[in-house]
Amino acid sequence: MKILLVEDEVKLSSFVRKGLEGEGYWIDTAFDGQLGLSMALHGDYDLVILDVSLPQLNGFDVCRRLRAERPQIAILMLTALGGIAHKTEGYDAGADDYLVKPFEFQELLLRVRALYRRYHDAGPGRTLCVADLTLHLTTKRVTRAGQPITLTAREYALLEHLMLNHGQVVSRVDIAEKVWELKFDTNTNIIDVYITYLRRKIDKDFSPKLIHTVVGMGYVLRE
Amino acid sequence: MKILLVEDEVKLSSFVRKGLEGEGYWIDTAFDGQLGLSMALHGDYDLVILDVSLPQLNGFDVCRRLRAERPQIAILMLTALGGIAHKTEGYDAGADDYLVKPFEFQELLLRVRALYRRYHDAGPGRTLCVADLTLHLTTKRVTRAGQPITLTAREYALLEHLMLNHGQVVSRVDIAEKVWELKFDTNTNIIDVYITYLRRKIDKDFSPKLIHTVVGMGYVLRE
DNA sequence: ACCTGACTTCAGCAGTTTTTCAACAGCCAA
DNA sequence: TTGGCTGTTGAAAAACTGCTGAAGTCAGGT
Repeated sequence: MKILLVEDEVKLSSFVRKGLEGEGYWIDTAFDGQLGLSMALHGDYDLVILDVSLPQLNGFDVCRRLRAERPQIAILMLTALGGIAHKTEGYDAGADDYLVKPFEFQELLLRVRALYRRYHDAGPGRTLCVADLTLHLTTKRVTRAGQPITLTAREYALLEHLMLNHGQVVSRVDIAEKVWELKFDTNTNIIDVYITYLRRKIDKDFSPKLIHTVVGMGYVLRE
Repeated sequence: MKILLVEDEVKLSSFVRKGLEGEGYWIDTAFDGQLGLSMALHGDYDLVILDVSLPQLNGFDVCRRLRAERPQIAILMLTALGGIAHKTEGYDAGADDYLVKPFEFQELLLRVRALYRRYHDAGPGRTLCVADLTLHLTTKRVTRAGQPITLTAREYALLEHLMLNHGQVVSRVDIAEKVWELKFDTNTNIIDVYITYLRRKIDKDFSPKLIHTVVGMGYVLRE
């Protein structure tokens, strides 16, 4: 799990960094909001720990902009301000959790683990559901209407990506990047082919159909 | 959103119930762990708010068993025990969030909303509205008077641009640049054609008309 | 090392939808 | 009436998508 820590207090930053590294997490740090946002957008982080009061760009603004562009990154806000009003602003900006300074390191660790679990899963097993289609992130098992469905690695990766963004139109470029790690256009129709495969396994014998084409835009998974 | 509240203190239970009902949530209540678990397994709940100390079966056990059988239900634990050790047990049992008593109602509401968001929509979908016309930026869904409207990619791009500037006159040159990425005049009437298409889908069967021509200047979207 | 079967990728065609063009009709003001 | 602007329409062109068969790749078993 890759974590980005955006915190301008050097002492606290290094304390948190050491603690989390000791737990086996991979940490990068930024000391102002501008840099933090830019790193968060370009690096491939699972979690961003974000102080509210930052130079350049405050934590709420970073959070909002980050959330708008990277809905999948978990965001944990840190603040000295413990009032409900501030927490509300934090959650409204799209934070997933909120920790008031000063905090015990164990408390932070707890929340980091909980967020990790919520997003990636470990422990009890997070399941994504769309209609009667379910996908277990840990066991990588997929069922439709209770019947198990076997998918190949690519098929699974594609379906997982669609389910993580269910309801939203996912563009081919996005799929190419996230599922195939293609960074430029290779003039391939591999995505169409895999959509065909998924449809054959997931939609063919069931109803309603869940994979929809949005011509000129991409695909959506929804009822 | 359907919520199950499992709490044996009648006063607290009724306080939470009233508060959440006032916010538009649908609430059922149970007063012991056994009943709570059974209701959670058989009812179709999105969220279970679970006190830790319960008669019959304690909250941690309910949580573990519920998590094992209904991985997709969000679980929020309530407890009087604020220590780290207890929180850890809660999270390890599979809770998604943990709230220590006594708490302010606003705080609870905040967490309920955050959990709802986490489970139901990936990311904060911004919605643009003009009169009874709505456009969801993330899902790219458009409705007029509640009826879904299907648009092609170009039609959508044009409407999005108009809605982002609703109330303002948008010139053809501007549309050509932003929607078609034409940087010079190509002597085409493509914009007029697409305005016709949009009118056919958005204004034809509805009233009031929303797309207006401003002769010599461009188009406006407004009531 | 070789074989085998499963998975992945490529290339091309057919069918459909979208986009564009161009001609014409309508409106209004000079 | 004329000229400038806009609205509408049908048809052609272009783009997009679905699907298939074949080729390429890889890992595991023999």
